[in-house]
Amino acid sequence: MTELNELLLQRRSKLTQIREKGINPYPYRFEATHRSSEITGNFDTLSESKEAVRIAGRLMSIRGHGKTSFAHMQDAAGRIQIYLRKDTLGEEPFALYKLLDMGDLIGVEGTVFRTRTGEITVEVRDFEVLCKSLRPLPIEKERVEDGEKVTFDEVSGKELRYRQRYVDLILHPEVRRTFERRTKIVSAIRRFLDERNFMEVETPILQPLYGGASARPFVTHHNALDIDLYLRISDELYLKRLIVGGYERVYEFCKDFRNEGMDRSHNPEFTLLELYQAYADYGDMMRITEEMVSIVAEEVVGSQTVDYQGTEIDFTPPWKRVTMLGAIEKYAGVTLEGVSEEAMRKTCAGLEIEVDGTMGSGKMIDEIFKKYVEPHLIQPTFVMDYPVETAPLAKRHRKDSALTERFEAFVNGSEIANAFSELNDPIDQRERFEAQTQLRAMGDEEAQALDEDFLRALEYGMPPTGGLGIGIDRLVMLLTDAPSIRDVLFFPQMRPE
RNA sequence: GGGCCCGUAGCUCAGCCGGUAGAGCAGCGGCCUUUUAAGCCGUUGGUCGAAGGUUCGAUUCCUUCCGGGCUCACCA
Repeated sequence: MTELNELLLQRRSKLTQIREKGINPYPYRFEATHRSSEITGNFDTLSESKEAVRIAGRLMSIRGHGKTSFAHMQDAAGRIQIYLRKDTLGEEPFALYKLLDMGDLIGVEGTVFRTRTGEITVEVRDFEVLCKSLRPLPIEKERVEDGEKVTFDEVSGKELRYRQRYVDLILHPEVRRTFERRTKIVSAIRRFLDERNFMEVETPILQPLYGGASARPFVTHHNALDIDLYLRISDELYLKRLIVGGYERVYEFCKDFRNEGMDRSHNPEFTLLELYQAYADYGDMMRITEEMVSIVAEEVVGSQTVDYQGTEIDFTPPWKRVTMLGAIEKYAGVTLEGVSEEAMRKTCAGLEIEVDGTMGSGKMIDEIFKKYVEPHLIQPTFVMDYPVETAPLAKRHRKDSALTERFEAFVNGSEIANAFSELNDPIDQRERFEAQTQLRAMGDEEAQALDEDFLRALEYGMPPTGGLGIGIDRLVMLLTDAPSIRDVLFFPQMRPE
């Protein structure tokens, strides 16, 4: 497996030859004067002044012509062609150049000109090896046909692209742009919240109890304390403790870990933005959600309307608001308000939804919703007022105590946000936890654990609070037109090779 | 976990109804001082994902396993 094939041996042999010339193939630094885009952008001045430019980058193509050669270098800003001549370079440097391969990192110095075919090019008068590459880069070629860029032999295998993201990034500028956009989205959100006096905080990733969501956790062990700890599935209970402590607006970009299946929209570790605002309710959270997402889209994409996999999605506020039961009535054609659990079982049977004995009415409503409503929620939609048993941390609805003031925002049939008027009645909270404990005793591994310290905090008094979670990965998918969560994570989880 | 599809050279792929493998690019050698999928001539390179089975003979057929993709289920 570690045996070197011919190509790797050839590169190592070239490495030796470079060393034999007394040249260090892994030197320490290089001072560039320009990035590739700055050369193409300032062509007129640079070509007139004949001023020397220095650029560093990776060799991405080489076309030798005997005593001359053309090549392309790639840096973070783009690509630029370089031109080398034996007569201007000299015998020895030209011989060194012959030992270079695609993928090598070099630094060049030269002057800027335009070739016969019109391409802006650096005529190299001196160059240095900055790093010899010992592994052949997959070769992709492209040509412009009728103004369209046609790529040949494109590395299309997802596996190589996910496992060796570095290769994917070297080869595909559009992949680099996706991740640059991800960073811009996060920055824009941070700016949005900071401007509104939210404070960014950090809370524990290793938690003695996992809470704030319904999911199975990853378990780890702390040796010194000799206790099991959980990688957080949410930071909700910690951020609320901070609200109790007197901070009125906090947020965290929270890396969460859930020990569940993986698919196009699920990775075991993912990023959730959670924010909490004192003296606010879920209505305020709806407004902040639609405002934030539309502003971010405008800043990052340049429009509040984006194309996602062929579907036009319009984030312009206000978003549609429907109640959960209202949406079910509309799309499933059944009325569930005030319906007994028994009657609901019959309804489910009629709707071809499998029901087992452990499912309460909340769970059944959820199932009907998933099957009949979610697929219709393409344009941004707030679904409000979930049954109390599905939201143990949300405050009861001010008009109907069987419901909670909870909403989820759906876009393109998938959830991107979840928010409540937070439950701050410590007695009700304890009862809800106890109901969860019963579910757990019945075998529901995802039921939430009773957190005494959190209850203690609530007993000191938490102001009325609105809380919001936004799935950052899914938002990035929407704003980068990415079909899979793996396309917006640098290093998605894979089975070990 | 179920279904469908895929795994052949560094990369992209071909290989029919079984007879132990081909192309382009890359590499290597040669020619070439404005090319751009550079070109021309020559050439190296493969445990055909792994293990079993059927067969005189398996890249090809069958089984299992490994890895991947899509999809359904599960899952906030």
